[in-house]
Amino acid sequence: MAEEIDYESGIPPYRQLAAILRARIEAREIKGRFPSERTLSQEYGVATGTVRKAVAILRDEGYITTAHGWGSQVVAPDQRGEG
Amino acid sequence: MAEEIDYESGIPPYRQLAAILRARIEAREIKGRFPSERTLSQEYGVATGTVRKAVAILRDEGYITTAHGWGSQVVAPDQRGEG
DNA sequence: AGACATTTGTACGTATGTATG
DNA sequence: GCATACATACGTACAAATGTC
Repeated sequence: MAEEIDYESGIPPYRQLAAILRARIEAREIKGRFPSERTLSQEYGVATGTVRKAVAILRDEGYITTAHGWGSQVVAPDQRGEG
Repeated sequence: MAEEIDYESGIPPYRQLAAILRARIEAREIKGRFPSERTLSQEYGVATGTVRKAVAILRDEGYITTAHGWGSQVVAPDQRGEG
């Protein structure tokens, strides 16, 4: 059961989504290839713009790398500092 | 003469396109290999993203199957419930 | 084995309209 | 008015799979 966005919390959905995905990466629940923007949009019921913002945060934090025309790849824990 | 997208109707173009294509399939006007996204995009004057959404609906409904690098195939009527 | 065209998959950037806070 | 988010749409670029030559 995946966590969901809480619209009552006051925290912007894109930040919540980033936090959820970050947790899933650190829990090794997501590894290797990262879900596509479309998939995440449908799974969490948010717009693509929101997903892109969340993904941008994780990319900025070094959790994933993104390649145009391919998608995103989860960076191995030992490649980013042994989370 | 193919139906066209009505931008005044209030119904999203991708849903209209899905409905048009669904009708063409059920009328046996389209069978075998399904037109490519590019073809449909040009034929109906919509963007590829719009076509992809419409095609995704038909795939979800079981009207067609899609293969990467090949295209889509119309599912035979007797394979989906004798429409 | 290699080159090429076709087609889908994914992402990027941008834009419009609506709704909410 | 402004910021945020949703929903939709446009066009473009690159990646990957398939089929053909």
